[in-house]
Amino acid sequence: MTDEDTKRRIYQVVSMIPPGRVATYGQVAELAGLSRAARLVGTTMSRLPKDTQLPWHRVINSQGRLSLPPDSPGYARQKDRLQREGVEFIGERLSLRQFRWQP
DNA sequence: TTCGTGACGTGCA
DNA sequence: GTGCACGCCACGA
Repeated sequence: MTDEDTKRRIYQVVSMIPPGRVATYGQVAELAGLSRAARLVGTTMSRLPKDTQLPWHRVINSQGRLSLPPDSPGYARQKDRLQREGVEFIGERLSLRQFRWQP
């Protein structure tokens, strides 16, 4: 597969995550057929165009935390969007057991 | 072409 | 809970 296909697969998986649910980078990687390339998913998210319609905010790390610098504008945006969808934060964390997307 | 750099994950101290 | 080493993979210098 080409790199472009890889990106498209990642986009497609992310677009399937329903509102109020979250998926981990590793989970997205696995569903996209890149089981051990969680890092690649993160890198791809960081390169998304600012006007993308992808629900990138529903992708977090395996510890139930956001993987952006806590003082960055993106961090606040992601947390706010998730809370508006009903995701409950406990401090800077959320319960993966409760909100993790299970296809 | 090789090397360093990440929105990561897992295992272990 | 925290930190570290490795493994993964695309990308730019």
